Amino acid sequence: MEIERCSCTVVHEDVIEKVKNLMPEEERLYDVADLFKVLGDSTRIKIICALFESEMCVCDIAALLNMSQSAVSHQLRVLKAARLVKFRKEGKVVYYSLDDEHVKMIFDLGLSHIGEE
Amino acid sequence: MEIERCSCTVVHEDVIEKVKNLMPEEERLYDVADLFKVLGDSTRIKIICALFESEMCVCDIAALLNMSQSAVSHQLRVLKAARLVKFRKEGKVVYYSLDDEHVKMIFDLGLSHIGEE
DNA sequence: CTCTTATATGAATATATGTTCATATGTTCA
DNA sequence: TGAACATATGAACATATATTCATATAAGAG
Repeated sequence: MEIERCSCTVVHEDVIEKVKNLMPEEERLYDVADLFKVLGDSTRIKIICALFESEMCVCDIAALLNMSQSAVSHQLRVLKAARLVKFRKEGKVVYYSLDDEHVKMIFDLGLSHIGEE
Repeated sequence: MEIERCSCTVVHEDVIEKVKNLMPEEERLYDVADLFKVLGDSTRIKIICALFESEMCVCDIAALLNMSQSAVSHQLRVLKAARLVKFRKEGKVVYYSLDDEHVKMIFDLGLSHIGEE
């Protein structure tokens, strides 16, 4: 499905050309958006935020957030797919922890942004 | 609607209590998630990424992204609500630019995360 | 082996959200 | 004033997604 071009006449062709050349590859932009999409859910943000402090098993997270085990497990799957968390098994229990150095910084910058009232 | 607590017995009460005390207020977590939700859309990421390079009018952005003026305008509204972009009017034309120092850093950290293959 | 328990997962459902379409608003220019 | 145009916006629609429910998997205990 091809979308036709905006019909405006004030298009600044030079600016568009310049910006087009400077922007990252489209695929990378999709990947970045997907990363933020993962961070853009309150349940997942809570999980990440909890894991800043300590590794936790699924049950602990469910209890902490007052959510069902299933819901937590589904979200951990998403976080795992985004390579944001890792896990280790100890018998039946699975302990999750953060798998990234950037997330804490990203989170803190996010807090900074909303903090400046 | 109250969700009942996870029935697991291996809950590490001490860990949960500790983490609960260390976590930011719930409202702030919702706000952070909302911020990342705004960043978690490829159209909006593209707009932000374009504005890193230059201020642009709505028509320019629409032409650059090959999207309808309406769709771009709707997304600019979301970005504006999140205080990520600002605008200045010059006659009929509205020029948008970034309204935050953190976004560039957040974006770059996001790129770093997906970059480490 | 069988029961219990911790976790994972598939399907269904309800809700959120991005784009389109039609139209409104506001500005310039004749 | 009226036409042309850049932008904004509301409603509708289609799609994405988070949670629930039921159930599967896997590991330890008896």
